[in-house]
Amino acid sequence: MRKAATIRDVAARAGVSVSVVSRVLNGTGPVAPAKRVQVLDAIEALAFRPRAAARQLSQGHSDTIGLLLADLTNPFFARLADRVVAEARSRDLQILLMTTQEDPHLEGQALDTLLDRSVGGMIGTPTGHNVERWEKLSALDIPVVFVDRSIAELDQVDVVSIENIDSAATATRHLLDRGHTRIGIISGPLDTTTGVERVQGYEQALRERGVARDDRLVRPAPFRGDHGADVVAQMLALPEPPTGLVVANTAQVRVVLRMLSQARVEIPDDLSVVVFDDNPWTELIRPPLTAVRQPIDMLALHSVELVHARMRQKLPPAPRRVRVPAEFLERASTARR
Amino acid sequence: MRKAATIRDVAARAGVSVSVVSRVLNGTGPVAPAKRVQVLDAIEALAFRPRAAARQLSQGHSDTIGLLLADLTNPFFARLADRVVAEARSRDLQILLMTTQEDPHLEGQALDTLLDRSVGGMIGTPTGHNVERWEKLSALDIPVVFVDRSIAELDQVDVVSIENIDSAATATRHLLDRGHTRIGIISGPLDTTTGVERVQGYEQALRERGVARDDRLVRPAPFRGDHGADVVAQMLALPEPPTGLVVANTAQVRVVLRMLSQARVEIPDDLSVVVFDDNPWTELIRPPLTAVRQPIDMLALHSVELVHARMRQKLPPAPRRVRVPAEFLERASTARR
DNA sequence: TACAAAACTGGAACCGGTACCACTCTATCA
DNA sequence: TGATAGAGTGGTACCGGTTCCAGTTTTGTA
Repeated sequence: MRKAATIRDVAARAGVSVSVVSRVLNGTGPVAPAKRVQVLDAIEALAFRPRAAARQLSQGHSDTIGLLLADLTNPFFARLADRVVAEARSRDLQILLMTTQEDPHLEGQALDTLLDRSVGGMIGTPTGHNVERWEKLSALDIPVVFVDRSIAELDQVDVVSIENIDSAATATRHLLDRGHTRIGIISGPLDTTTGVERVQGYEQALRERGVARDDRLVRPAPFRGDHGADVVAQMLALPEPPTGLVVANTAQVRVVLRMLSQARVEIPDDLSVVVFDDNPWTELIRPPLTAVRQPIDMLALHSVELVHARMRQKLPPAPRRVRVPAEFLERASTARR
Repeated sequence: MRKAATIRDVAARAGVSVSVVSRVLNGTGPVAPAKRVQVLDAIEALAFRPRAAARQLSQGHSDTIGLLLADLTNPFFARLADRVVAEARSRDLQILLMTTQEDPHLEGQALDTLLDRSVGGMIGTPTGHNVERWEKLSALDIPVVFVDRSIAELDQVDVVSIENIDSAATATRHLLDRGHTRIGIISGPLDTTTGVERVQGYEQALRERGVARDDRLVRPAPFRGDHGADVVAQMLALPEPPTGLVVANTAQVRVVLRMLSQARVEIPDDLSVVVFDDNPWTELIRPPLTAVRQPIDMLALHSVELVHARMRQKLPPAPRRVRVPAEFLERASTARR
């Protein structure tokens, strides 16, 4: 097996210097039309492909984006990854994939690795910890975009997410409109922005209608594990159990539904349920679920677009906060009380 | 912002040569204990992290594995990606993610890119095309492992998959045992190994029981699109429609179920259904689905282990074919005829 | 026709590691 | 006591691109 051709082989074959070949490759300087053709022919003939590592070494940065997601087992993140990969390809960017499994320690390791690779940019769903390391990435001029969630302390970082407050308020109003006043909400952890904001939206809707907030009906659950199921069970065991439920923690939707099914809680007769995130399986569940659909393709599009623009320094330094509206889908899991 | 430290900075600070630092870093040669400590201290003090690109350039290969999956929207591949990422991390390998969307053209582009990046290895679910490019990777001594599916012509490539024939035979026998003789099967395209093998298993089970094969009940469907639904509809419109159905095409399970639900076909009363691949949502569907569960963690483990071993040239050249057994889960979607 | 500006070209340093090789210094053994 | 193996060390070429800069040619304009 012959060794792969290098830029010097191409230069020799085309009868020009490596500088010219490089300029043809990148369009970074003038090249006479005739020589350009010779170079292109030589590239073709030798099947030359520039080594990414060499370019990266001399330029100091790469066209690879680190994608740090919580958990690919969650269909929301899986579909997000799918779209991000597609958007990246259309911009000739590569995706280095890592997962945190919602574990700050793993997240820390992943961030270190990403630094070594001198990725050109980062898209991530932060666990909420490792603030110093995220800061360090930014300090090294590596563009970072948070998607879905963010970290409040890091207000210099770009964020792309859905309108969490509005969406939660809409979901809650939907239940209020149907006569429910005892409405439970399972949110993400309150040290994540999605957790906090969705609870805010919920509270806002209650306030609008003059319904008092009951602490026992507002419960966060971690993203990992089955804790959400326990929390719902506790709510249902209250003297005055809720008749409506908002599951605002995407990762807990499945376990909550499983628990309700096992406990023979009839939806929507015993309990009206709205879930966050609509995935292709929700419509196969009986009854089909009323859901807040997150526009995943928009989240992916904006995230990639944003890192890409920052990588090319096409954007003023001020941090961007992109908020895309989510769609509310009424199906059969919610009913008049 | 100060520039990041290089190996020469470390050498200077520790009062040694770069060779010594490199040896400390990689354990590639002897270093006096005292100097080792000095070097380690300097690394610590300067927060030095070796640049991956530089190492890759001089070594000619990288510790990055290209992961080329069909489609992250399919929970099977998403969970596979999740496990592959985890296995890779525990071996200090990185994952460069790409998707083919089942499109040979996109797959071709992705393979080209992977070549440029001089990835150290590849794990992929081939579309069945681009044979020359896969061969080229192998010819360049880049270890390739096919997972889930493979390409028959490329018999020199390692493969990790489930026991497709057995699994399909088991699923079919399960229906035969319950008195079904008109059994339909929706397989993957017949130019994929999973498609062919699962049909073989189906036929084998029929033969064992002396049931004649009816061509109209053996239908492949592409992985993309909703074609599987049409095919099932056609089967059900036959003069003698099937009473049992094996959906052996993971990607079509969802659309088939949706169609059955819309057509008000009662499962299992009108039709007993066995599906390939069990994902966390299948048990939430009414009725819970009888399924062939693919041991995704094993598929991931073996794939990564295999590329890793090949990357370190720890394996004899003969191609490995790892076949892991799949589990059969009886639930409520199949019943006696 | 003369001369400045623009287009074009190639040499070579550089990015940050790895690894080969030559050399020094001990320790061991006959 | 001298030969010798082997640990320990540093110098430096090399990997394959990019880019700066100085030098040459072409073009445009007065």
